[in-house]
Amino acid sequence: MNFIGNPPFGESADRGIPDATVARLPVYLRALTALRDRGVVTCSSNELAEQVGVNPAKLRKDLSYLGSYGTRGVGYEVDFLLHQIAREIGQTQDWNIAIVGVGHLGTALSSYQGFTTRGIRVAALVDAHPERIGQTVSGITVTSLADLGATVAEQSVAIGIIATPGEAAQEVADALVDAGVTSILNFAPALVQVPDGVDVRQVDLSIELQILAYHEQRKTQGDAAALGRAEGAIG
Amino acid sequence: MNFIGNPPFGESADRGIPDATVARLPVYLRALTALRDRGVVTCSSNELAEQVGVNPAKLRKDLSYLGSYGTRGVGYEVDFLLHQIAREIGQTQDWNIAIVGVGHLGTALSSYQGFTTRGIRVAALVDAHPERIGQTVSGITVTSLADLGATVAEQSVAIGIIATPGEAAQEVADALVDAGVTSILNFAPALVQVPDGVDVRQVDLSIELQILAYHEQRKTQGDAAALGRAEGAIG
DNA sequence: TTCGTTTTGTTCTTTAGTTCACAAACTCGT
DNA sequence: ACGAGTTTGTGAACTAAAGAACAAAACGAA
Repeated sequence: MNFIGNPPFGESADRGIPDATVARLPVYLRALTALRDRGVVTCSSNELAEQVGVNPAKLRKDLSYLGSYGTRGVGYEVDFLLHQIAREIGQTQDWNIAIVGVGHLGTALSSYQGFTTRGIRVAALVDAHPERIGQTVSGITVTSLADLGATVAEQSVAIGIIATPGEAAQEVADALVDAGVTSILNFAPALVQVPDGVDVRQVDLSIELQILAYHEQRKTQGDAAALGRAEGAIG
Repeated sequence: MNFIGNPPFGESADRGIPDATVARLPVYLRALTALRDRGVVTCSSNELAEQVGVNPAKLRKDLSYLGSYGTRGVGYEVDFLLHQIAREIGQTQDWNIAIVGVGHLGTALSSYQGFTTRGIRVAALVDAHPERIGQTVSGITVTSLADLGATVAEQSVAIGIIATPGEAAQEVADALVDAGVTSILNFAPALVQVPDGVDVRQVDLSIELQILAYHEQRKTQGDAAALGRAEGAIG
């Protein structure tokens, strides 16, 4: 996994579901939702695995961590399995999130359709710039970073999103932690330090592109890159 | 790690640098750039590793795939190492990207500062909606999805970004592939099918949040989830 | 030069994750 | 009821990645 700083997740590893599996459960959930919406009642691990592009054995093993929810010779009941996964990843309750940084990205996130259908409610928009505070974006009034503690408490915010420039990321992370938020999704191109017990996931747009660029280069240049590397190692 | 459909990368795995390492190189690059900007000339694997939050041994091993660019007893010359990594991941040339879907997210991406400083140039904005075509966003005139082939050729687009709703993702991916694009970054909440030789990276905002929500749930509920799971397996 | 210190590069060990392969369990037709 | 055909759940083999540990190589001081 693109994955710097994402996988470990200290405490949960020692008794729960493997991190790699947890990362795939939401994908299964999406595929199952699509199947249900098409009226499909039952499906085999082969069908579902092909839908999401994974090995069927891996899918079955992933599901087996949740329990024995399939029927041999038949497959999985779509609606039932859907609820089991939803329960496991906490989608039976709504999660209130606060987006800090109401620039282009923050605005885009605030109106992202994918959230509402997945139990994620944008409960607060927060910014540090006086000219933005008080504005209404996507139907939500932007509040001040200084009031973050109160906002988090009032709105029962469980997850914070950092959508600021890199320079502000650490300051915002500190403010979120102070406010009692223990899960942070960081879109800023900066690594933030947080105390134990706080989970941070890093989504880095330019790094994703750089990874693609690496592979693109290898495709277009053929093995020139490998040759260059070999020479460099010798000289 | 987070990662459905991201790690494999068929062809490049069999002779090149491990995927996990490739995913970290851009992070090292960023840290080295920061060090250089602060005037740091040389640094040890320990210092750099702490900066980016990885194990020093892992960092050294990662760098060793590129060649022997350090000096024992001294460390790495920041500027030199920076150039070696930049060359390896293809940052010595500029990459032209096309963003398809000029909604909130596409607009946010088109003005994302992180791109320009990393050799990524937004060369084209493309949309299917007639009312958006011809508009100027972030200094770029939006062109029609129907003209994608010409746009890609004229602007030498190497990488395509899908920033449309999920429903349009496959259609856009097909159009990009038809236009000759072989690297795609997909922000739409949908899995797209592409022929061999085309790389797709999936960035899924709500899935990242769902993964956080899973861990958040386990923190707040204590071991209630584990108990529930055990009961379910028995009954 | 020679010794002591530092830090890399790399081998070895351990852990995590993936894939295979097959017995167990279910359905359906006869 | 029984056999043929499916499909799950999982032990075992395999692969990739992470981490520990240390020899080799550089530097600086005496």
